[in-house]
Amino acid sequence: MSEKKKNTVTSKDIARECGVSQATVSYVINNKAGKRISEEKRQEILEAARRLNYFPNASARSIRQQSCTSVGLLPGNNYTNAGFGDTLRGIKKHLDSIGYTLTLLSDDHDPENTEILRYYYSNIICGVIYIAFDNQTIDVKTLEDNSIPYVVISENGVSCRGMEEKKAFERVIFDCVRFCRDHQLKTIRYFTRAINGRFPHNKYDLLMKAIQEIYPECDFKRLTCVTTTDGPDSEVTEPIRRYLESNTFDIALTPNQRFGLLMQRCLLQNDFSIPQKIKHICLASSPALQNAYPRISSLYIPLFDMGFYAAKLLISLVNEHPIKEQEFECRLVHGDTTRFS
Amino acid sequence: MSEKKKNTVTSKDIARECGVSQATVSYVINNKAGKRISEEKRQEILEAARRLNYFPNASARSIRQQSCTSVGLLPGNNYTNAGFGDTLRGIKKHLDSIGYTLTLLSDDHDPENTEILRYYYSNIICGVIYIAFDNQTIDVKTLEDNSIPYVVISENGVSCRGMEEKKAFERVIFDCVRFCRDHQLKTIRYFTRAINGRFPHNKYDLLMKAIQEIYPECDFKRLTCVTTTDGPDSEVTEPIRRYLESNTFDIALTPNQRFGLLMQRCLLQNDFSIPQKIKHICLASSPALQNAYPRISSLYIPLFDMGFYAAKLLISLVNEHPIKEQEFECRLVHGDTTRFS
DNA sequence: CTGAAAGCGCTTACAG
DNA sequence: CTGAAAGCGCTTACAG
Repeated sequence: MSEKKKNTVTSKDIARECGVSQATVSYVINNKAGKRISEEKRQEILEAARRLNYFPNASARSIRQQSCTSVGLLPGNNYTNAGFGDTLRGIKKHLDSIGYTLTLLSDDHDPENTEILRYYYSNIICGVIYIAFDNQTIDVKTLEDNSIPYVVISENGVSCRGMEEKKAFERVIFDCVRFCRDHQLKTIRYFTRAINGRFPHNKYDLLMKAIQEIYPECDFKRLTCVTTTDGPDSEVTEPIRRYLESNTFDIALTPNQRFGLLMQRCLLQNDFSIPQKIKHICLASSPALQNAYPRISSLYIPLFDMGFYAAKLLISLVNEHPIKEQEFECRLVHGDTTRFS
Repeated sequence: MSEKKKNTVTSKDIARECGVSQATVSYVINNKAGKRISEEKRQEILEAARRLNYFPNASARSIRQQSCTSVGLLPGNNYTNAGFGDTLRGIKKHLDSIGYTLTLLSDDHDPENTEILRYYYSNIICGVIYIAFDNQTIDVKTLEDNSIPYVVISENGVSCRGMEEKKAFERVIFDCVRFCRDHQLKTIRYFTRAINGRFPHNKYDLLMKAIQEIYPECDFKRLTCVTTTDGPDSEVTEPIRRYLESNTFDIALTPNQRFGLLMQRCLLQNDFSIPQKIKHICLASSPALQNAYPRISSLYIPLFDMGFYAAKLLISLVNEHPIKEQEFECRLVHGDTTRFS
């Protein structure tokens, strides 16, 4: 199963090589203060370590220190449509700076979170970072029952247990509705999907809230495509197409990259003109939306910063030295699909 | 820095609870053969382990067994445009099945591979999986010098040290050129970029090879956009636009998602018609290309299978029980941009 | 059939 | 100023 690694050099080897004890090697390698080892020995030890490629065995250190220096990451299914890379870079940047490691967990359906429990209690990870864009629901009950530290990154910002829900996304949704109001876009259609009869996110609720507060006189409707997991595009495009045959409206709102692109397909097939007669904002963040033609108006989300802070927050929870909360701001980025002339 | 974990239950606790020795607990937990422990005791131990949430400490086990059960992953910058999620799922599927863990490494510029060396010699990882789509160059010299097992996943398939270069991508490029030939697409333009004067991939070479072999009479040219890292879209679109003003041709080829989408923008702005007068194949795999309108003809790459096999191959290298080579097939997927009527 | 003991590589309190 | 020794949690060869 798991084989021996060849030529492992240990602190004992360095100690023998330099004629000192293992303790001294440990002190030097870890730059332990207050040990006053002769500068000459110190250099000799560092030199030997470099020459022999000595790195302290992480498991041995972890076992001895009763510590755990890896963080679990649950990426959701956000690889493609949410600047996943930026988020990851933010997370890694902080973890690297404190010598922590990032362990990838599975997103496969696992309602009991058995994988997380196993990783946590085996001391492989000390906590979990969830990426939950597209207002994916995540089930943190098991984590809370087991007091496993976790943080959640979403469009709303970064939050953890006991923290007030963040609202960056809610604010930008308000901006979108305000945009509609200010430009007399009166009939608004939100296209979303129900998968196995359930709605996979709550963007609709936020929209409703924003509309009731600042644009109650508009004509707003949600249109639902009934989809199956990994179903074909036509599950989405057919209902939209049929709706467009006998209806028109001022602006379409879509919840994610896939919907945004497919909606554009239907709109353009129906009536190709720029500026589009029917406007469109995709309530998601993704480079593809900005690269498409016409450029699809969508959102900017500060993913790198959110990743960085999420890592920091999680470690602070693990160490029980809480850091202060941080707010993030999303932004409506106008492409071609909200242009008027 | 790293805090104690509370309430850690160890095999000693289980042993005390059940009135047996640690050895017996270990035998039962690991289902050690040939130990003939009374069924009653075995059940009692398993029950206690479950009740107390006992999981063997992974570090202790690793140190004792001189083993390392995590694999490093270098994702390249393939989060957005290459079905990264599928590849990852394939990798995880195999690793999960053998109890290995996946550790995420950084893609930040690190020419000496110091991070990999440190992770490897600290016994955090036993090998490395590279994801190198878009024919990204990777530098494996340090790994080879240090005999660190690694495998590389690219459009061509999965390969490792000493393995003949795979050619799945080369074959599909031939298919593309054959398509051009069979449909009398005579003037072919390949649009790519040079970043800081260097070409980031070798798709051009493969194209040249295919053209020389099966379609030498065509009129083929590479057009280069000079770009900077993270430069604006106009670095790409402006040269293309200018070229389109005074030139026409039969088919455009583009190397990746971003180029594919930006090329479409230029083509459509120039002359919106379906079928397009100028055809287009994007030599990449990405859901966004298939969701865009018009659907962009592009490639299918069996990413899940490739990830799965890559994990299997890497572990086989680590354990020095090589498994046999496996070929993969890519496929040209026709969207709207290669339609004729 | 089961347990006492050694030992993996490391760090650290303690002795000198 | 430096080293011998204990001990982290586990597995396994060996003794009974």
